[in-house]
Amino acid sequence: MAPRTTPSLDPIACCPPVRADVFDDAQTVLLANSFGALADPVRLRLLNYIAASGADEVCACDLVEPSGRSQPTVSHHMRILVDAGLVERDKRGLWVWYRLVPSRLDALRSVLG
Amino acid sequence: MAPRTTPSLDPIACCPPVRADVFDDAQTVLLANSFGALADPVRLRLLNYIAASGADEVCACDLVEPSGRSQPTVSHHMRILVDAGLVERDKRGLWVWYRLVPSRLDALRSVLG
DNA sequence: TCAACACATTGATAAATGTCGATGTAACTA
DNA sequence: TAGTTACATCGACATTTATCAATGTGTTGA
Repeated sequence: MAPRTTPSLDPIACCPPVRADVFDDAQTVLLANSFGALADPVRLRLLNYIAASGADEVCACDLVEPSGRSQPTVSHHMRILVDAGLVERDKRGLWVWYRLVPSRLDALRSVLG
Repeated sequence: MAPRTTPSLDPIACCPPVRADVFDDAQTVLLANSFGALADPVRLRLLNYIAASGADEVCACDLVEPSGRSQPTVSHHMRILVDAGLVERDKRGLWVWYRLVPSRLDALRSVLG
């Protein structure tokens, strides 16, 4: 016997999380990639460190020590964050400065609500 | 010469994303794990499918075909979503019903803003 | 009691990921 | 021009992950 299958739509249902509309394939892969950028403790700490700095830019040289990882590893993680569009990189002279991209973070947030 | 290091805090700075307060280690690992549950296209589709169904519960038997994956693979992904606390499992008779956990999704959302 | 069904678990495998030491590259400085 | 510095890239390795076929488990109904 078949189960009571997916109940009929409630036309008044309001704003269920993870979006009521259906994602297309490209959108889904892109979103998964963005969340993947957040799916590592080191990267979350890096993002959090930038956000908590109170500044809108943080020098790469200030990220290595608090992350507890080697310089190449931090560079690797920052590249993933930049590629995901969550962070912008700005090289000035010898130093690289990173800043958050609030619009991208907002976009991800809106997917969850 | 040292770079102009992280600028001084702006006391009026309002609501930077990724939380202005600093995460502790356990919190960070937990968050990374939760985002990891969202970091796969198949799982995003599964979540999206439940959300877009308009119902608050969806039968596991209705998830296999639209996911394009085998039954064991869907079971595996749903387990990851349940373990992350994003979805609740309810077995009734032969069938398993899944529903979203909005509070957990809200919690993740709040981390991004 | 037993067959059928829905879902979970296991075992295996290929692919992706995090990590670091070594090295490369570009920019400043003397 | 040569040396130094900041960051990126490479190569290697161990770990994790996604996937499916085969099998296990528990529930229903005859």
